[in-house]
Amino acid sequence: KQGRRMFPFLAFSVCGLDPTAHYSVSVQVVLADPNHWRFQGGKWVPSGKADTNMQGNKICMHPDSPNTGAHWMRQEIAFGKLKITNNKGASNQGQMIVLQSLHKYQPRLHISWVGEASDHAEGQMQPHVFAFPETQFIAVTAYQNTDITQLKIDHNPFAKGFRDNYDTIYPGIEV
Amino acid sequence: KQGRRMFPFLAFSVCGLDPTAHYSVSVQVVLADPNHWRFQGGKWVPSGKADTNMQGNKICMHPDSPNTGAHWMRQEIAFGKLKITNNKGASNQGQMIVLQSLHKYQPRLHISWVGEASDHAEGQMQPHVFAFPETQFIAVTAYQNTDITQLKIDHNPFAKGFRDNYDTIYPGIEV
DNA sequence: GCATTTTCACCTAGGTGTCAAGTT
DNA sequence: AACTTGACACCTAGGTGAAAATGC
Repeated sequence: KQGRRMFPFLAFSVCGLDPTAHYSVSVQVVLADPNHWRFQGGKWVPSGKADTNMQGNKICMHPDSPNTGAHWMRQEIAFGKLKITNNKGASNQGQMIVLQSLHKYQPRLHISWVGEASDHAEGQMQPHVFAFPETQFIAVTAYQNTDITQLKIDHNPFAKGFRDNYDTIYPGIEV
Repeated sequence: KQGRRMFPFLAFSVCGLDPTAHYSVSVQVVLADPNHWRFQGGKWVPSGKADTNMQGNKICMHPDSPNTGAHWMRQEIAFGKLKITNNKGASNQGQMIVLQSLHKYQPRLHISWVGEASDHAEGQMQPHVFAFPETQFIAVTAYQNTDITQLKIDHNPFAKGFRDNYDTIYPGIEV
C-alpha cells in the first residue's frame, strides 16, 4: 500500500521573502466542504455527509526544505512527488498524505521562517498559510470523469503508453 | 551535475524520544580533520592542509520529517537517498551535500523537537547533535582503495551488473 | 450496484562502476 | 603524474491507466 502521486501536481510561485533568510515550505490537505460526493449523469453531486473522523492531516514538507528565500523565489515550488493514499497505516512515510475517497479537498501552502540556517538554530514564528480554491479536488479510487483521465494520459509522462498515437507517429519505421 | 549517492548509506537507531512528540531528523557533514589526504602505497596518508573555505554545509533533513518519536524509534533511520557532490551550484537541491574531494568528513545526526504537529505550531528548542567516528569517510572523485570498490559492487543493488558471477549463478538455465 | 483492491504490460527515471578523455 | 569529468552499457526502482477480481 504505497499510494499514488497527485497529478497534475501542486506548484506555487512565491515572492516577498527575504532572499537570505531560511524557510521551510510545506503542503497540507484539508477537507474542503462537509459533503460526500458521487459522480452521476456526468457531474459531481453532493451525496450525504462527509466522514469527518479523519481530520488533522500530516504536514508534508517540500524536499528542498529548509532553504533560503532566494531558492524558493527562483522558480516554481513544485510538489511533484507528493502521494495520496486511503491507507491510514501509510501515513508516516515521507511525502504521503492520507485522504478519503469521494471527499473534496483543499490543499494549503505553509511557509515557515526557520531563523538562520547556521549550525542548529531553528527557532520559528507562526507560518503563513495560503489556500487557493482552484487547487481543490475530489479524491477517487477509480476515475469517474473521462476528461480527467484523458488529461492525465496526455500530460503525465508515465502514462505515455496509453496515448493513442504512441507507436504510430513514425508508422512503418523500426528502430 | 547531480552528485552521487553516499554508499554505504548512513543509518541510525534512536531511543528515548517521547513517542507522541514530534521531531525533525537531519544529517550534516563537517570536516573531520585539518588535512588534505592522498592514497599512496595502499594507504591513506595526510598530504598538506585542508581547504577550509567551504565550511558551513547544509543541514539535510530526513524525508520523513517532521514525524513522531514513535515513528523514529520504530526502525532504523536511513539516509539512503542522500547525495554528495563537489559542485557548489547544486547545493540548494534536496538531499544534496557539497564536499571537497580528498578531504575527510564526519557526519552528524541532528534531532530537533518541533512541538506538537498540530496545524502550524513549530516552535523549537536546541537540537541534540550526535557524531559517530565510525561513520567518517574520505570523499573522492575516483576510487582509490579497491576494497571499497568491491564492497560497493557486492552490496549496492545498482552495481549488480559488475558482479563477477552476475549471469553464471545458474549456468545453462534459461528462464 | 457500486467502490475498492490487485495485477499487469508498458513506460520514465535514475543509480552503478568503467573507461576514455580532459584538466591542472 | 594526479586528479576530474562525461559518456556508456547495464541495472534497480517505481509511476501509468486498464481490466479483472474482490468486497460490501
